[in-house]
Amino acid sequence: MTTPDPVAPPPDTSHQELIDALVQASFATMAVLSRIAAEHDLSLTQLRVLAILRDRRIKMRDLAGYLGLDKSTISGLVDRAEKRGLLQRAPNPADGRAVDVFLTGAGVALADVGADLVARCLDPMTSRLTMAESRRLAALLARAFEI
Amino acid sequence: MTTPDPVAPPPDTSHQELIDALVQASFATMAVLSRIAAEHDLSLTQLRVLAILRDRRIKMRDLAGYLGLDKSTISGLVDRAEKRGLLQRAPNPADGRAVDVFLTGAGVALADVGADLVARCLDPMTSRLTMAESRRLAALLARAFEI
DNA sequence: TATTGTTATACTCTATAACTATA
DNA sequence: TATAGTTATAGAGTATAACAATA
Repeated sequence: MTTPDPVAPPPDTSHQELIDALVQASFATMAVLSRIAAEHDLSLTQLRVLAILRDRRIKMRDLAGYLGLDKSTISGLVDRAEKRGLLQRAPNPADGRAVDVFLTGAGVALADVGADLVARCLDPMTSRLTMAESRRLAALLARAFEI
Repeated sequence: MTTPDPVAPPPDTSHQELIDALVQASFATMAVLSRIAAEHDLSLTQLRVLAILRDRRIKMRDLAGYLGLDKSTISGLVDRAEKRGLLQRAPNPADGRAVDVFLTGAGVALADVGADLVARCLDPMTSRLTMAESRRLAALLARAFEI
């Protein structure tokens, strides 16, 4: 098998060190977020919903877009969160087919607690860096991920 | 409400920019990994199992430890992967209670494909950086997360 | 016709509790 | 007694397909 692969070239392995670090750091970050969510009887997805709706009123369809999930999944997520009193549905005034979702007071309060906890629980990681390093890391991540 | 909170001090907000970047980059990375897994009819957890077992034969209990999941969850995960022919169980020679798990040939092959795909699919992010920046980002992540 | 959302269905993921077998 | 693993159970997350209402 000395002929080159005609379909796809071999992957560039020069960034392998970064890829491993990104994957490991991401899993560690997700573990922190999942633990915070679980401590408040939320799934990671529900915590994301709170974060997304924290300062927005959006359509179900757009919530599905932000989360990258099917609309039927959103119906279930919103059902459960609504039953818990964290958010509400309301008809979209401009489109008779669409349904808006937005946080209740309790939802906003929980979203605030969550954001605060995320900052606290990631502090062991962030505080290992100087402020200059912290800014540099944030800038590199922003450039790599175009955020 | 001018009295300070007696329970916990307010979180240090100086690293907020980094926290936001970390969370967003982590979700983006997880989305890539989830898509790769889904394209091969794997869950993200199953893809992690393949990566963990790629060069190891370990006990069920240790697999639970790596994944941070309950042992009963591992039983189900291993059941399904075993049924698909990706891994095997075998008695642990040193402990009559323990069960080892290890990849089959098909499991190793799929783990290799997965690792290759992860590198390819994160290439849009990594290739936005110079090699010097890539090394610097990897080093900063490694230091923050102690990996 | 296309889009938005819901519902029914099926499967996976996950934890808790109860159990067996071994240390 | 403590540990390793399985099973039963229950609930959440997820997608697909079929459907109703609106654009």
